[in-house]
Amino acid sequence: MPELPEVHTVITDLKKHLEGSKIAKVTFVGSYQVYPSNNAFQKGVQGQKIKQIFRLAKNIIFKLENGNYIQIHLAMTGRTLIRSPNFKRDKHERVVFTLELKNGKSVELRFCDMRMFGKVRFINEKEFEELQTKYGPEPLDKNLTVERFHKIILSKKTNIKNLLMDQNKLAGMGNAYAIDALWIAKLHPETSTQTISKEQAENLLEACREILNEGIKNRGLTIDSFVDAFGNSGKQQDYFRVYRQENCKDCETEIEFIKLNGRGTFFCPNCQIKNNQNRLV
DNA sequence: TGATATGTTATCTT
DNA sequence: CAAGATAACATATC
Repeated sequence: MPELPEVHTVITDLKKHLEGSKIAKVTFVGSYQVYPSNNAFQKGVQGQKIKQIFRLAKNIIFKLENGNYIQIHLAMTGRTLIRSPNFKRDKHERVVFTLELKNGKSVELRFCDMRMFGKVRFINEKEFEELQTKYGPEPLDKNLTVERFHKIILSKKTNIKNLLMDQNKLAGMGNAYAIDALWIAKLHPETSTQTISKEQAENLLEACREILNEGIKNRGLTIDSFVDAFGNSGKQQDYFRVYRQENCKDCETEIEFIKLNGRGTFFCPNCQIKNNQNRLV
């Protein structure tokens, strides 16, 4: 379930080790298909240098020498592993990049994906620009003001948790971090966006920043599938306030679990109340 | 055995 | 028609 901190963590590793390397060869495992076609992908990327590696929302982007891009989305179970070519084969390998490092050594970048919801795509400048326009600003963007964040919240009639996870409105947050941000901001996940005040928006933006930065510091959340580029687990699962917790860290009230927009949602019924509800305790 | 997990997108509904 | 809600996707794990 890679969200912004997990993708950030992987990219830190990829950037450090693979920037400036040359893609010698790409192979596809089994009948795995990439965009626009396996053939075009190989033609477009083989022989190219990876000029830059960066993150766009939850996408990993490689900028190539020829001005085109590789877009990798991990979706839920995607992994990008840096391995020595003779390292034992990884489970669920879908695409294998053989890379020539600047020091002449050869390594593999293995895109693995158990459930195959992830994506590997070869896109041109125009497609990259189109991709960029799909995403809202990120909570960590220092240029995102409270005023703009409040406007974004009001721009969709839904519950606040759903809004936090809407990549078109706000990029980077997924289920787990949205759940914890709402606990920090003391907002019930079902709170209508239309009732959020400017002050609440300010608290929520601060909460989003706090939990995302914490996730980055802890190198991501590992429940079952996310690992960094070397196969190591993250530690953020040990620090969540309500996500997958039993009791509230503040008041010890039993955490409630509901399905909201089809996603598992945890919250403290005592600390997190809707704007039109009165506190019971 | 079947319910569960989640990001994105296609499809359905209001 | 548009906005918002929901189903579908694939599969290991409990």
